[in-house]
Amino acid sequence: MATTPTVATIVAIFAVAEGRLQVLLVHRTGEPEAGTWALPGGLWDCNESLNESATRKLVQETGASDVYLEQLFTTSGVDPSRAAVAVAYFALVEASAVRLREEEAWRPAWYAVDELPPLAFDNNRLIEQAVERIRAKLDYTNIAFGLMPSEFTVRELQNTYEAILGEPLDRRNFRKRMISTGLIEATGKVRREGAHRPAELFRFTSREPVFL
Amino acid sequence: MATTPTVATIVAIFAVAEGRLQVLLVHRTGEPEAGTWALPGGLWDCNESLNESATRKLVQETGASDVYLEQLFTTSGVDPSRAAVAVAYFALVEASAVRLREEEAWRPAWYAVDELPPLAFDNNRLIEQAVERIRAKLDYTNIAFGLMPSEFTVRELQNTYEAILGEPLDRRNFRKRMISTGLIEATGKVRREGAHRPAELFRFTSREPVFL
DNA sequence: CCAAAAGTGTTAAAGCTACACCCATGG
DNA sequence: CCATGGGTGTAGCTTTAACACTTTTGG
Repeated sequence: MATTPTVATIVAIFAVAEGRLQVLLVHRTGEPEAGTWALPGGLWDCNESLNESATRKLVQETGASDVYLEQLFTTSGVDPSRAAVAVAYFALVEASAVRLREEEAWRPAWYAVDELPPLAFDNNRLIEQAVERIRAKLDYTNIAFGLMPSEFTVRELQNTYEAILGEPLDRRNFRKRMISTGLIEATGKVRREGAHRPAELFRFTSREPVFL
Repeated sequence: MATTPTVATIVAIFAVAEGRLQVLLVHRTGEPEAGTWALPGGLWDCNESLNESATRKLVQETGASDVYLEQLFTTSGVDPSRAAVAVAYFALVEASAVRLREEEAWRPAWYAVDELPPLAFDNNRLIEQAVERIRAKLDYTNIAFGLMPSEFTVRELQNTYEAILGEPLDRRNFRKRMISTGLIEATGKVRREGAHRPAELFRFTSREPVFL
């Protein structure tokens, strides 16, 4: 092995669309593992912090801002031909605010996390661990704010939770908990749509990470 | 900055002694920050995985085996003179099984986590975050097995918990929870000491990490 | 007036907290 | 027999889970 290691950042970018939790994949053009799907990432250029590097990757791919970004873990030896360290992150973005790059040769695309193709390196395992962490944190943090627009109905928020957890929740208990924890608050506005009672609009009381 | 980054591993090694949670510090002899206290660590030599590197550091300092070791996070730019990445770990060891290196110039020593001197780099913050994580995980994992001998009384285990949490716990509720979660089980043996009823000895049902 | 989604309260079960007395031993 | 720490059960409270009807609107 070389004695000058390379450092890369990898970002697993998640969004909820079509009622399912999806992750952004790109088609690798360079070696190694050219031709397979993988998580977006690249070499750290040493002129920015690791967090900045991950944020930059995220913005490049999605154009998203006001996003939840968290470090997952760091692995070594992903690439057997040289000494390498990969710092993995995950991010939660609002699907409707994303504009994928279309001009790129590596065609970014969303994949539902429960129907992934075999990915480069250990990216499948990485995504599994990220999903596990997101599910756990849904319970006791406001992590979901990254996935939602600034105003939303309780039903829309519940749909997001159900997509991530993969199981239905009770509407009454869900509303009660969300409001009583203080994570969300009513805006006073309503949204009329369709032939039924209008829904109240809510917002997160904080768009900074909060723990309960 | 240089374009060939260095990668270091840092290990915060914890033990409970004298009823308090302690962390192992070494006295830095080299630049930068020579003369200050810091967490043990060193450059990654690219011929082992990061986990192996951290484990090796741990064994060098303590001689401990059968230890709980977990990655905390990775930071960049700890050392302003060159591009650097530091991968931080924490470990929980049994105080009585540790033999500190005495011949070394940098004199390793235990410090109670609530009475730390100012440390090199951002080591104070790192330790704070490690302690936070350990406290949280005490509740829903068997993480404490790393701190205990293979057999112990319920009271000894409770003393360890109280040292980490920094608050007293109810004896009856503690015993009930520990046994009912299945994390510990009676060995059938007792320990006689002093003029009172002998204490039953317990062991962890698993010495691999378990989540509840 | 009908269909469709929004909004709301109560009850039972489980889990957690607080608390006081008897037990086994060594001296 | 006495001092010391070890071991045990219960009652109140809080939290969670399950569940059905009324409201508001558009067509």
